[in-house]
Amino acid sequence: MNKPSNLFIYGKTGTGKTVSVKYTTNSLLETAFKNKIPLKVVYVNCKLKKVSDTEYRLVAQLAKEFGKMIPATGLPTDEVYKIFFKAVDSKNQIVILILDEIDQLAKKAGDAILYNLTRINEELRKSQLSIIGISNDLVFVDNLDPRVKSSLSEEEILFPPYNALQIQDILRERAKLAFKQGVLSNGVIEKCAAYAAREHGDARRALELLRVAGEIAERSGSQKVLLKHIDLAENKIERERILDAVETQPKQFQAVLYSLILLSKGKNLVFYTGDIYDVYKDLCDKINLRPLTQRRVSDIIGELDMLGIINARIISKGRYGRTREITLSTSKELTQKIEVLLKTALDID
DNA sequence: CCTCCACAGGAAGCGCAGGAGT
DNA sequence: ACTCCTGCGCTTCCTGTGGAGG
Repeated sequence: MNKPSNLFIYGKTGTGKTVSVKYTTNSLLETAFKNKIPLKVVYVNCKLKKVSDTEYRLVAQLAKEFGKMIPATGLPTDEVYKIFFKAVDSKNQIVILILDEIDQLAKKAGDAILYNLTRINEELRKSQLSIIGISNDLVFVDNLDPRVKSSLSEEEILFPPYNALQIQDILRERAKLAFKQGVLSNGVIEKCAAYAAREHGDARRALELLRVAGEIAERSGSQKVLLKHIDLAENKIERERILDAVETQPKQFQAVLYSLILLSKGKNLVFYTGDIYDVYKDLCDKINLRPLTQRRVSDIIGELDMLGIINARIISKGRYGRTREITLSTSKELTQKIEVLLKTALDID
């Protein structure tokens, strides 16, 4: 029983990394089962908030996969490590640990975790542990602690992004199963692929786009999926993403966003952090919300920017200081919908 | 060339929630 | 009941800075 190498996989989103790994490990599990080799595969997505985006939660999640329940908080971290370690080493087995979106984890919680994990392997007596790291960030591995780097990337695989032609192939495969022949009008596949290729070759996006376009065509009573349905689909996907994001934000985030919407009713379209903060403070007064400091609001603006709800970029107004230049990134209709949504959420009027 | 604005954004740390052990 | 641990949102205090106006 040779110790399997650690493996590092990187490539942009939607290039099939996760699917490939899952497929491979599944067939590995089958072979192992046939030959009575004790193999366990654990898959963890490090990006999922509230599950495993900190050291404690990751290890707790891992332990959970081995049937050990760990509370969300309360234990010292090294205690959790011990529980996990014991669970792995409790019997003869090979364990494959898949850490998806590992770059997110290291960015948020530091690479000490990865070092600890790779070291566990050396201390295991009975079992063997092999780590598969999946990263969307291509340069991520270069910024790692050299010790982690050498042990984690014993083997490396790069998934290049799909180009438009490859996405077309994928879409055609899927279209055969999902659509009756001739339903897709000319150029629909090509257009979907082109959209997705522009988004760094994300095949998942392309498939979703095609699916939603199909739904829209069906609902509008069209016999065929037309090019315009793709535009509508892209619009719809984006709109729903934003509305969903807005609705699930905490109250303070919603208040900051609402302040920006209030400002945008004037004739200006571009605002600065200070403008928003002033309006925000007034708003807090009105709706009985404890105002946060400008420092915090500044972070919130940054996070709203990350969500794509607003655009914020740092500019310098020379003598008049350095600040963020902020605009709404949504269309008029969408902004109105958001406004209505926020009014209910914040209990205004 | 220097100054100085209006913030950006890093660092430390606080208070709370929630859980374990004793 | 009490101590010890963690995560999380937040405050406080701080240093850094691009470029218009002097």
